[in-house]
Amino acid sequence: MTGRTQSRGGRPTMKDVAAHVGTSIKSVSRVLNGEPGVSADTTERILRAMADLGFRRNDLARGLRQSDRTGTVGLVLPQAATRYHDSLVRGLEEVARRHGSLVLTASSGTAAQERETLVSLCSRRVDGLVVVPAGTDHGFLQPEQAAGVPIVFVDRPPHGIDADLVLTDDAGGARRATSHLLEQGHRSIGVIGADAGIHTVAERLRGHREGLTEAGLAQRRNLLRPGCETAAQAAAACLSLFASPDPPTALFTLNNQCTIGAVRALHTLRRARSTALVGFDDFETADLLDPPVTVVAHDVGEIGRRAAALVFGRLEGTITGRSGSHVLPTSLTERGSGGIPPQR
Amino acid sequence: MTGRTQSRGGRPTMKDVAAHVGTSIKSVSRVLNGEPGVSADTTERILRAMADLGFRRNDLARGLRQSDRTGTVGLVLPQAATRYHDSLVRGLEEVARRHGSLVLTASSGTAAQERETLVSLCSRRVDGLVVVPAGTDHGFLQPEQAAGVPIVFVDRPPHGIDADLVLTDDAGGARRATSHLLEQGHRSIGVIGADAGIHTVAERLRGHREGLTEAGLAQRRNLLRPGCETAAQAAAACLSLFASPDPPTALFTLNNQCTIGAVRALHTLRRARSTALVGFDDFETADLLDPPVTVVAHDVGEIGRRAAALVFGRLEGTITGRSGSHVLPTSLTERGSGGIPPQR
DNA sequence: ATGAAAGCGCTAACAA
DNA sequence: TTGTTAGCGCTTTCAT
Repeated sequence: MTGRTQSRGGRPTMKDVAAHVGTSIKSVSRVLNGEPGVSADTTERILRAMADLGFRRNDLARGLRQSDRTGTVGLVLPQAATRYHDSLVRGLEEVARRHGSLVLTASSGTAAQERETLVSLCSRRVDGLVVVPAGTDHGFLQPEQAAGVPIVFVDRPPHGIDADLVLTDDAGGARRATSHLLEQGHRSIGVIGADAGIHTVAERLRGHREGLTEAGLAQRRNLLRPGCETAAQAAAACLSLFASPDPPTALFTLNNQCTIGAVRALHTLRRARSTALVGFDDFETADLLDPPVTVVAHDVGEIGRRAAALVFGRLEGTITGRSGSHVLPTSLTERGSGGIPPQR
Repeated sequence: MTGRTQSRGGRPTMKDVAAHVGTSIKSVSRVLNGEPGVSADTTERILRAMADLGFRRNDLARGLRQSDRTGTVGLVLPQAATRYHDSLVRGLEEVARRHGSLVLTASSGTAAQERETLVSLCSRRVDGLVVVPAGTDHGFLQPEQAAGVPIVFVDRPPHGIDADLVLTDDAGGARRATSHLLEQGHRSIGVIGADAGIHTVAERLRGHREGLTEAGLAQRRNLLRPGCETAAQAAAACLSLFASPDPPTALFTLNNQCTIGAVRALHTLRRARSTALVGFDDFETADLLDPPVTVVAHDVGEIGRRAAALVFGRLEGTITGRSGSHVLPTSLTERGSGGIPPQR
């Protein structure tokens, strides 16, 4: 007689614990949830049995019964952006932890993978969802929203669903970057960025155009290099810009991968010191490059905290009513590369 | 009459779908799981009802019944290391996706948070677990392991439990880095790293000592700067090394945060071009710094794939028997900073 | 202070 | 082809 009642290979259940102690399953439940009505002696023996058996409550079953909360929030990120989202994860976790919730991060990638991931998380009954959209339609999330799962989109607006939104002032930041370059006297600014179909990219391009217009200039198509998804593609785009008969005297790169690619190309061309550069998004070694890179920075951790605040606000009823958008500001961090004057 | 049977605020269940169609819940289940034995007509109507109602199967309940698999693998990372673990996540996900599993990433931080996170994931019945340990004791995971949850530790060995392990050849890489510097004629190598209590750090220090010993040198205490957890601390440590009466002619930094901090300090001291430097861990802009930074690199994606292979191998019974360790190789990526000769 | 019974949403086993 | 019953591990009544 070992006293072990648990089934083969499986894990001990409350029933096993109860049997082990010789009490009812309800007493075990009471101890587990800190409810009153169990004698000190019984409590003690139950706790001991749980430790001996290596009991761990099955939260799936628990959640099944008290069908309100699972204590988890899902975060879905497109693979591409992972690096940049470190701080976002941290910001979100910081708030979630205070609310006793666990953040489960999963990645999307393609639109299909995103949908699969989101549905999986919903099937696992996360209490809330924070999504950096990868796909183009999110209408399939309507049932969850209707069932009371708060969904917050970050970075770009969703389609097919009306939900809370945390954005960055992409256009404003881009306008600022552009003006900065124009102030140094540049009249020919090359732009390197990802696919213009992406909301952030479109907004940054729009801001850039606004900056040009303000100075009485027009956007020139041959200075535009969209569609760069990797640093390598950005580097190639940069080389092609300078291979043209009328190369730019300055560059504006629309995310940090593009910035890094451009710097790499400029080094190859030995033009790093003579070409002005402003990049959108800060990155860790921006101050160590030669010359140090001026960037449009934004507080990604704050985005995470705001998204979390929205999720838990809705969950706890502090926030009610229609969904809204929150736009967070950017700032220009001048480090040198943006201050280089035009050279012929 | 709207035809809606679902309970207030809750989500539609299979029962609701069945009622809506006027069939039994079992037929709904059959359609959902692609089992045969449902007429085309009924199938059609059930599918329509599911779409109309926005039905989503409750995987918690499903998992409760067929208590074998939940289709999820937990990944727990210490916050500090997030950046470096991008590729790890990707490697793991790549394999998991092929096995139809979703990777849920959560972060640890302190030992207490790590335990909480791990227990939470276990309570949610993940099928397997990949852990980059933060705490010092993992004996509390024994019940899960006994219940058949494969657990793989990455980067450093666990204590209090015997589990599969995927490591990097830290000592070998460090020895190689050290030899490289010695070959340039350096006899005084400053070492900047994180807390020596961390396994990887200890191993890298050991490898460094071996390299020195091989050349007939001894480790000098005053050249050692452990305990640097951030780039800023590493920078300060670097400054202190060069403020000593007998400064080193070369540096060996034990992770990329330390490398970045050291480069920053060397720039401040205008010593970047005259001090040899080899860093452990590669990082994105290493080739863009001045001079380009020589590093000990390793394939982090491969670590993720190996860990995943172990988890699914155990899960599917392809791998059986006692747990084992896997040590992955490193390589020296020479970019310039390591080739600088000693200067007086 | 303690327990028995019902039920959460689903699937497995067995009818019909 | 379809439905009925039982039960996964837990919590929630409601007794005792």
